[in-house]
Amino acid sequence: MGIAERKERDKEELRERILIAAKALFLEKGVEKTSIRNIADLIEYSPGSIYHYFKDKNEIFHALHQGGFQQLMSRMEVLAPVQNPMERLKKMGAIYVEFALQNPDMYDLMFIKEAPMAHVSSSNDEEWKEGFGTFNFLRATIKECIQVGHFQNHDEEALSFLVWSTVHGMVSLHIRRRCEVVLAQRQSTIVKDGLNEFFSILDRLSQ
Amino acid sequence: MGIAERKERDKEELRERILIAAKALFLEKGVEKTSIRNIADLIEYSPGSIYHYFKDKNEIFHALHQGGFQQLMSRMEVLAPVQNPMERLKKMGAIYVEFALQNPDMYDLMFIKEAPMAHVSSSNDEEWKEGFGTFNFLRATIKECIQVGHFQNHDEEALSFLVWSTVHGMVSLHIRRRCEVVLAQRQSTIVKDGLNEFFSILDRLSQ
DNA sequence: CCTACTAATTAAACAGTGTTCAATTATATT
DNA sequence: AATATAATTGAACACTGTTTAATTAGTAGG
Repeated sequence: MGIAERKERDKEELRERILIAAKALFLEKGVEKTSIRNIADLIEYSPGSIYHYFKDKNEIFHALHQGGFQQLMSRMEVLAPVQNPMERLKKMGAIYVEFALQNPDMYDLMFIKEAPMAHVSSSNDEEWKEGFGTFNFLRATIKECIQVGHFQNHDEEALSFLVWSTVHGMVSLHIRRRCEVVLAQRQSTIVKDGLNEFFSILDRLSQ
Repeated sequence: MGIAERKERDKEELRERILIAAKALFLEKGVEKTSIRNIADLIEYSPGSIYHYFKDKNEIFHALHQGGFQQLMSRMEVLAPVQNPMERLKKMGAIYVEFALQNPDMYDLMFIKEAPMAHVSSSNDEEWKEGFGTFNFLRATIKECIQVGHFQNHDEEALSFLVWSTVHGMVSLHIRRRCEVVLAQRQSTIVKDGLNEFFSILDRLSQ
């Protein structure tokens, strides 16, 4: 009975090879400019065979961005010992921005690009909904902040979304090159500066 | 000498017809799915002739989004009589979000899509830099707020960027369908709710 | 060992894309 | 009317994602 299992492993291995090739190409050229034929060339298979492992191109990149969520989530683990929720909230923001700036293409895929699964019955995409533990983590932290007395009269859900939007807005404007409107001498540091402004606003709100 | 001028007008007119066709198709199908051949079909010219009026596809959509900036800017005109800068700031945010939600495809083109001019010497794109008067308007309003005593110890430039990022973040997460992570029953109103949270934070900061 | 059967792989084709270019048509100037 | 200039075209190029029929490889049963 070991044969079927070995075949299973082989199949899984090739699937992984496709993903690795796709990731390498996408980090180098972006999603749009990475073609099925490019990937096929790299792993020395024919273009058609890729369709035995993935339904279409979207599925490849959807599989890829899952890895991104795990990366981001694992970065958040250092926050576990931080007791003060306000402190934790700020550090979360810093980690989020740092991840985005260090992995702009992956961030782009995860949060900016048109969702690969938009056309599918979006309820199908349970991984995104449930799997996006980072937002749940953010919500839980905000909840704690409220319980401790900060953000009085604020709504947990809406405030969580607002905080997420703030950091997402900064990094996505940066990644998509919309920061040219800020003063030239500030452009290189504007995301960091903006984040610090955000922190000092949080500080002012929490006293 | 009227002939040369008439030809000039004719040329300008066809250029305009291309833009109108492109806009119609793009609002209906999006940029990626609007092809040069589609546009050519609509105006009943050959695909090749379009290249006598625009360098490439990017230039068409770059020309289109200029119109979007004018639209957005003209919406801001109602703010001129608002004396209180804090009041004006909030209304600016509301107008910005409203514009984005009412014209998601145009907003996408203007602020989310990969900048069409990224590869060109970006200094070439003076329209974007100078022409984006909305950010200058925001900066001026923030400056007034600071002068009046709000946002003490804050940096004008960074704070302007932060405020822009906040509204941009909310609408772009919404437009690019990343709001599925928020509670299902809140999804339809989350941008509005987030904006209100933002307003109440501004209120708390300005006293 | 040979035959079946299944699964993996392929080349070729389809319909589309942005873009270029030589040839053609239309227009205006002399 | 002939010439120069500009606009327009169809065809071609090199791509794209995807499908499919045919081929090859690998396994299971007799």
